[in-house]
Amino acid sequence: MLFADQGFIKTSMTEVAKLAGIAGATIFYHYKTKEELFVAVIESVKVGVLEEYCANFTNCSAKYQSGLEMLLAAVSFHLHLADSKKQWFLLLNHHFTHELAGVNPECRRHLTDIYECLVNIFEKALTIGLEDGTVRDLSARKTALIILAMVDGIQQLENNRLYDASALYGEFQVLCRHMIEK
Amino acid sequence: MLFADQGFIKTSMTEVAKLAGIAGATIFYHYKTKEELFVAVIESVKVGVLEEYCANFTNCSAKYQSGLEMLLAAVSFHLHLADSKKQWFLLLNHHFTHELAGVNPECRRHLTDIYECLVNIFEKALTIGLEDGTVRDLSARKTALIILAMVDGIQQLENNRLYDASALYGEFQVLCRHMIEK
DNA sequence: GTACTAACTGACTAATCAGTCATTTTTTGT
DNA sequence: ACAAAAAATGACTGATTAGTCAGTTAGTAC
Repeated sequence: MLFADQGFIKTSMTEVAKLAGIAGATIFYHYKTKEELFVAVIESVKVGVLEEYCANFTNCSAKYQSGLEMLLAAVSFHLHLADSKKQWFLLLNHHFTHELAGVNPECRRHLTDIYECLVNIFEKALTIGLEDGTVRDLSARKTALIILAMVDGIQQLENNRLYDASALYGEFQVLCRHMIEK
Repeated sequence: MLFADQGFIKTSMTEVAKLAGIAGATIFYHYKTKEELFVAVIESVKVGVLEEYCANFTNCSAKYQSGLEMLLAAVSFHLHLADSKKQWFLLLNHHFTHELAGVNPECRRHLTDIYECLVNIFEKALTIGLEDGTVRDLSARKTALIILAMVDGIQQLENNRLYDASALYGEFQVLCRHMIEK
């Protein structure tokens, strides 16, 4: 999506329309304002992310040997998804997206839905790990948030193109393991 | 700075001029283009960041009991600085900044200077830690990059205003310690 | 075929903004 | 005091863009 590559402001509605193969004015028939279009795009990202995660992490406790392994799998999955769906996460990380979320409740809801989905998976894995004894004593919720932030950070580093973040995935997994393993 | 709060595109030169107490056209006497002004702002951030870090982390190996403690202090310092100089890091994390760095060598140099400064401090602390045996066996460079990305991630989480990241600082320190401690 | 609706469009408006320029004000050196 | 240089400015231009609107086309039901 253009919004992801160029940002909201730089992307003109005419440009979006052209890409969709319709006239510039037509887009305003489907979406009253530019902001409404943007929120719709965010919603589609939400649907995409939630689908991906639900498909891979619902009732899946059985799939993993331990909470620890489940957490590491979730981290790895997130990194992988962020690679294959760069645009989704580029869009989510744009400053504008969070700025809009501050004033547009619908946008804010989509964002929290996405983040909650991710945090909950990490948290669940940690909780399981606490029970099965593979994870050291820690606050599952807080640690889940920190891990989310960390993974986002790695992802950002990749987007910034100053360093080759994908070369760090392996080390990152190891560090994550040490971080939470009992 | 307005660029940090509103982003590059949303900020009009007239607006910047007004804030500086001068007429709209005057700014073009000092900076030929908007981009040139932006790069100058980035440079001032670089100077600020480098000053802060040099003041606190040059020839300081003696100050810390171990490489591990030095690394944790550096992490803590970065989080603290990102709090007190929010605008600097907001600006650095804007998508536009990195986009520009892709085509503007001067901008790119400022960014790499900043990142190298941070990575080098983490790397040095880790190297010391490897020598004094407080840090587990790992690649100092790669781990330094990962830690930088992690700290940036925490900072982003704070900027996003969905969660209270400052409540996580304590846990984060503990997790960092476990991550690298021997 | 006809009536009705939904989708679409080109031409337009009003506003914004980066950058120019001729001119004026301020500063500086002597 | 005065000339030259530096700094500042208001008025302007040309380009872009979100959003409007009156009218056209395409689809559907009967």
